[in-house]
Amino acid sequence: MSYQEIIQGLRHSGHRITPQREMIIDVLVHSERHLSAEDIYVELEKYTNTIDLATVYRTLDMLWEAGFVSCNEMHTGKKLYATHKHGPHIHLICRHCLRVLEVDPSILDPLGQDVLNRFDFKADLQHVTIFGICSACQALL
Amino acid sequence: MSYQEIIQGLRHSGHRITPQREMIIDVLVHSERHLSAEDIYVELEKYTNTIDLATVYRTLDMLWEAGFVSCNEMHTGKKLYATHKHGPHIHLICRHCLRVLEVDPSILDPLGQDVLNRFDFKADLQHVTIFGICSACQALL
DNA sequence: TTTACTGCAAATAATTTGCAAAACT
DNA sequence: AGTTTTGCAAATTATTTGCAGTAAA
Repeated sequence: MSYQEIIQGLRHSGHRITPQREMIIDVLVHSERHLSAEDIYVELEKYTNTIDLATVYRTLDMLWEAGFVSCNEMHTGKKLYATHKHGPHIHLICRHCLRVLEVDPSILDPLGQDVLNRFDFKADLQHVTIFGICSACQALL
Repeated sequence: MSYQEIIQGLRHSGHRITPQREMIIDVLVHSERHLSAEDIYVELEKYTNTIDLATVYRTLDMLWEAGFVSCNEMHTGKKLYATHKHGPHIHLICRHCLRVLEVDPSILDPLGQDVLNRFDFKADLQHVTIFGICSACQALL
């Protein structure tokens, strides 16, 4: 989903477009990584001082609820957000070393279909998080 | 996984068995629901005053890392823990109304095999969380 | 008897909230 | 004009940590 598509989508769903929201979406769309509210705030501070951390939180929450970004909680106590633009993937997180492996999510397609058929539930399968033990840590244990 | 199996497993992996740990495991094993650290603390307070919230946190973290319980973050800002005893399932969480639907996880079996083959990653598929939009909220939006 | 675990209290870290002012539509 | 959204500051909530004492193995 591109910057323009998100802006259009927000307009369409009756949300207002503010400079703050534009900046936050811009940072998200151009990031290679998943970002926390703090990450985005720090990034924007470099260029402007006209944004507040609370606004970043409120905007991210709104974007997530409206389906424009995904949110992952990686057992670090903070939420990480990303747009869907840089390709969907599964996060495999090792519960021992906490390292994250990113994996192609096509294997989840049947699951998406299944819950749609059975429960009429539209799953976001862009960024799913799954815990487990990685290869290296299995050797240690 | 039963109470006894967890206790044995902990012994086997060199962890000490303390009354506090026994009580926490007992509460987890006998619960129908997923519990937060606070939930467990409150439950134990009814019967004893010899347990500290910090101990509950430390024990849950240890149990999770060692693979005896699963941990889910349901976008509520708190972590919820459960043993595997009352049957594995997928949490489908509606990002609009935040209601949780529990679904049979057998559809994830191929995924577990796949990541094991390709990355030697042992996934915990007992309690996976997936966000999306539920049937009722789709109608509203 | 060694080392892990606990309680206590204080600290931290992430996120939320109330409210008046500002700014979208 | 009317309603959202923002900034600010303070509050809240969940979780973590240091340390000295206690108790498993």
